[in-house]
Amino acid sequence: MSQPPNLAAVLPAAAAAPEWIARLNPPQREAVETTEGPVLMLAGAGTGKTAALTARLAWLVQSRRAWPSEILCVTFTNKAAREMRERVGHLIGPAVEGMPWLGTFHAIAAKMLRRHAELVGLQSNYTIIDTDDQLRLLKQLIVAEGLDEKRWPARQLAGLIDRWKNRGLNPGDLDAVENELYANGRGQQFYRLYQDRLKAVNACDFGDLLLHMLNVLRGHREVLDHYRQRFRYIMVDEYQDTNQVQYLWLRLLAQEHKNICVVGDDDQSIYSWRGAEVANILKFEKDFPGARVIRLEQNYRSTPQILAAASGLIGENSQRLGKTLWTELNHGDKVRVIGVWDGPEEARRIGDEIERLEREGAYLNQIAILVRAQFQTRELEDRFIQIGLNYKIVGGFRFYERAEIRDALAYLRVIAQPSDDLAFERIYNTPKRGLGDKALERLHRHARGQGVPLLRAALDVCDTDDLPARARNTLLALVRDFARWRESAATLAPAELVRTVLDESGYTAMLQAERSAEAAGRLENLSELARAMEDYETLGDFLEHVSLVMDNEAADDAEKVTIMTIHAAKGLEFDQVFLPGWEEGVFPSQRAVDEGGLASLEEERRLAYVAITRAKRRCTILHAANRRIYGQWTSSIPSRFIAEIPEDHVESETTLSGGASLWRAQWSERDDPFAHVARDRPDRTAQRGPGWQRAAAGTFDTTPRRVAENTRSAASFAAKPRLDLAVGDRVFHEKFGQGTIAAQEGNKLEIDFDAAGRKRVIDSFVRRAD
DNA sequence: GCACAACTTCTTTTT
DNA sequence: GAAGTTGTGC
Repeated sequence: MSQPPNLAAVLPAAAAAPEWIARLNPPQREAVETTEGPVLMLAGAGTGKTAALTARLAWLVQSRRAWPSEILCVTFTNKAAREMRERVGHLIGPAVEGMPWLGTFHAIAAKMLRRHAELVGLQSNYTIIDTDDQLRLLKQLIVAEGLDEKRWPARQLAGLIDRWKNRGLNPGDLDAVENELYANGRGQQFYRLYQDRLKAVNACDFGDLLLHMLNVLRGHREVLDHYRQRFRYIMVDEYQDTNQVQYLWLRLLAQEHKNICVVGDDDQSIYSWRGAEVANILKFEKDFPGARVIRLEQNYRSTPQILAAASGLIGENSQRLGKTLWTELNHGDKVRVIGVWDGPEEARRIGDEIERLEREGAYLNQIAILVRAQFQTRELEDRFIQIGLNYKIVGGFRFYERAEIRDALAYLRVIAQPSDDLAFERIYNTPKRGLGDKALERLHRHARGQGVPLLRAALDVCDTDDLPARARNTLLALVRDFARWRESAATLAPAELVRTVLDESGYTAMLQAERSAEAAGRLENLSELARAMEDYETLGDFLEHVSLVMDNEAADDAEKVTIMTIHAAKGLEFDQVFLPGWEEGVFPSQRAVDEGGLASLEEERRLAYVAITRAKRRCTILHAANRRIYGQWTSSIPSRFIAEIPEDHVESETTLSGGASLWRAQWSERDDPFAHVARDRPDRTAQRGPGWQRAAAGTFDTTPRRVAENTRSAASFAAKPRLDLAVGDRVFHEKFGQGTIAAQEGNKLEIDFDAAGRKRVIDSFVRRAD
């Protein structure tokens, strides 16, 4: 809906404060009513900061201090933006529907940059590339410059560039130290190469959205002035998670009216790895002199037990502003800590608990399992499928990150933007058309020589005899296909277009030919994509949406348990929260302990704090003595965070009979296929007790024990044939099942498998069938 | 150019 | 344990 011509006409009289302000507690009300000047809202977990922020936004509009289009309101996630839009709508009706500047930093930056693209050397229809494209591009550059990709991984370079961008640094701004960080002093060179390449294909990455826009604001006074005047009020949610560029942005924009209100909680700063600087919130008062500081400390979410547990834990951190949360809620249950034998038992236990809760009448929607890292979801998922428990995994493999979806999008991107070389490369041989590296190399050479995009180069090369006739024909057909689809795009709805393209390109046929369950799923995803596209008028609209809003939250009202990472859970709440994997090495993560020093350990602790404070009524922490990590059994000790929760608010239990004293591993060689490894190395044997006692005593050795190492070195030994096998013997192979040996040559066997046919296999992968 | 098997490496966390 | 990379044989 477009903005109403006269706001006053559609809003109720603005005289008295509405009842939704009267309902707030005093500090909240103060935050809402202090509309002028800088405001810092320090809001602890569960203190109703979203309610305050929403009310403030609504009040600004309703009291006619500003038009919706004059308020810049930045949230951390798309979800939060959606929610706020909705809630403001509830308060003051549809007048806000036009709020154009409510969104994430990235979404807002992208929108601005469309208008000013030419100022940074882009066209306004630039593409936003994802990490996949980014890595491919960097890899190309690295290889082209003759660097060893193993020694200087693209990932590392991507990480560095990201960090620089988060800090607002352009290639020219790097100092010698930064420059040294990649390929012996070639950091700057590669950063610059990458930026040039992006411009050449009219694209930018996530970091660019903010950095380019910062460059525009810095370098073009008239643009800066325009936005400064426009944004009479600025509001920022999750301020503790803003990074340097975002900070610089805000500082520039807020200078005119100085009506900036930021909300945050230093104890919930968990994104420093993405460049977030807690310092931003700590120095707000310095940046904006005369700022009103308002503390929200009444917690409406959790029981006193949960609150006390979380507060005690976070109290171990040294770097914090400090605050005292309190609540009027009733006592509640202590935080439960459950020790189990291994990962699968942990999953089983959680499943059992949830089933019990369900029988007691709990809503599955009010139960969440929060994990430190994605890989932990797997065991839970396995178990829940087995017992038929409804669950959903939030985050994780996101819809738009699936290969088939990316392929489809790549087709669409080339149609929308023929100079999108990255997209073209992705699909020019998918489905297989017999075009390989050789042909691509030719195209690249021509493209570089002539300064044209690959698609154009393809057309040109087809006029020469640079390529074999076969490749030429396929290539020409592909180029023509794109020309045709491009024409259709003008008339066809996006959803229709994608169906046409998938059919005509042979992509659908490729999947149909595969006839596997997986392929069927992919086809299903592609129709889902087409369905999602029906909401968009133009291809451009859709592509913009996809690159900025990677989540595809299908409206699903079914009762489900939620599984997600703690990061993803920030800002959410649940009656029942399960926190598995509280072991040294998992949580806190090994990386954090090894690399980041105290700062990074404290961030882990804040993460633990966020996790516990998601719980409204009950919080259950679990830790396992043994877990498979990277496919290897590893034994571990309980997380130090468990010991840091004040004893009075915890009740512990272990499922091992005999309690904690029996925690020492009691493997037999039958249970433990790697026992011989330990036996051969006495030093390891000593380490095999997971150290429950050490943990209890508070002395932590934080290195998880590798129970087994070198388990698959067999194949790399000398190629002597195995004497226990001969032609005609029946054998078993993990992947191919039963078979008969047809030939033996050194350590290589040729085997006729009953199900899989004839294969060549290394003998160490095979055992005698009985 | 492609398919297949073996080998290597790896995991935080997200816009 | 999976995904990606390398090496080999058609």
